[in-house]
Amino acid sequence: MDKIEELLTRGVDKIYPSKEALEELLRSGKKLKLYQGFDPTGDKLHIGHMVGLRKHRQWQDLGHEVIFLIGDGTGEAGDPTGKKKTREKFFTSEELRANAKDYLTQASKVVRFDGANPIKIMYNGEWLNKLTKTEILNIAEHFSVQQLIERDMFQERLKAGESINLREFLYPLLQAYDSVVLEVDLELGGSDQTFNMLAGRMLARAMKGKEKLVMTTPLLSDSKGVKIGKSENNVIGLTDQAPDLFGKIMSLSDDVIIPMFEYLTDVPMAEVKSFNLKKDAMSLKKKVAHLIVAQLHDEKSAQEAEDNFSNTFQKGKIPEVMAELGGNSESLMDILVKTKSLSSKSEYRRLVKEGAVTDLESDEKISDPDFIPKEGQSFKIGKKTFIKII
RNA sequence: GCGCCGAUGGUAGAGUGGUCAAAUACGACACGCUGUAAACGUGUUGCCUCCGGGCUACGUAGGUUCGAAUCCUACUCGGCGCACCA
Repeated sequence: MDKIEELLTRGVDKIYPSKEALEELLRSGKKLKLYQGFDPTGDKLHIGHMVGLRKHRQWQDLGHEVIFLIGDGTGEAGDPTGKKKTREKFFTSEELRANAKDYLTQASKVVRFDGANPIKIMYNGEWLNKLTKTEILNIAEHFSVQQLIERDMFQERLKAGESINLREFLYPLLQAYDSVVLEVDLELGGSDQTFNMLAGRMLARAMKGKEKLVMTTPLLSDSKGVKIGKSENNVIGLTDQAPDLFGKIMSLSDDVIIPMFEYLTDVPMAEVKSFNLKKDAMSLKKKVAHLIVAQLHDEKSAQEAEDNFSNTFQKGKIPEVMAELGGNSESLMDILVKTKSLSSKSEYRRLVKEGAVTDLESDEKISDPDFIPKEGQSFKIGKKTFIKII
């Protein structure tokens, strides 16, 4: 499989209008200009974003002109994609700008903003915030209500009597206009963005006579269709600490092991196909976790994280590194609540009652809620949290 | 503008004067079994507690009542319908 074939197939969901069309373009040696937009709505970039960012990186490494577009303009409109209800909170341009900075730091774990052929950073607020009434109307002219309302999500809302706010309804127009301004040859995005991206394809042709292709990347989700990496309490952030990252990946469903190999590592596809998931699920998952951590940190951290994982969770040893909390002969309950390790005393009482708090030295469960720990003692709370009193 | 309807815990969604910190489901957490997977079982899931109980919560502000998530008034937000086409 050569680089172009890999670019076109690995970690790719669909290509519009067709894979062949794009392949022909690439084989001709033409350097393309492409972009992917990210609305900085505050959520951290997570492992799901990594699929697209890696694709970004591939394009970059092949010498194409790649733009990382910060959607501070589109973000204000509020992307309705995947939303069952009208968004209640819309972001202000100030909030969006502030979030954008974090995005770049996080994205830089995967893509290069410096060196040879660096990725360009642009902000669509630059042009979207300056649109005049006439320009907006000229854009709107190219869309019909029927086209926009056709989307499943809107149909569902209509059926359910949920509102469709005009503000979010217009979102695709703004995103589409990015393609017009940037005059890109291709847009890259998650498969959930297909509609918005195709709106851009249509608009670029209508307003500029430009043929913009679209490449979508698959969403990382398990067999139940639950998206991986951003469930509320367990966001797998790109900037998470190595041991944490490793652990979170290990707790993912087996269903995503193979997809992770395909989308998030460079292990040759032939090898990925030879994996026996049933037999080696555990070791494969460790391997993929290791490879991902190594990308986001480095090989050494990945090895340490893996060792730490094996020792702690497989051999039952006490982990070498754990959160250190200061206590001045206060009760364990007070220390944990004070340091925000737990959200309330009630929660701690519950955990004690459930036998979830263990003294690591004696390996005995704490049963007295008012227990006062000594300096140097360490404890396990629940399955995953380890703390040491200093 | 007029009319009708709605607003409940992380989510969905019951509850229409006391037995309501609020059914149920999902989610989350813990324990057990395990591979920090899945499936399954059990329990927990507002805050504080001297474990007796106390406090705060059902859009916001008032009111009625011994007692309100439940009734009344005003307000805010939202949905639907009518008004145009006739």
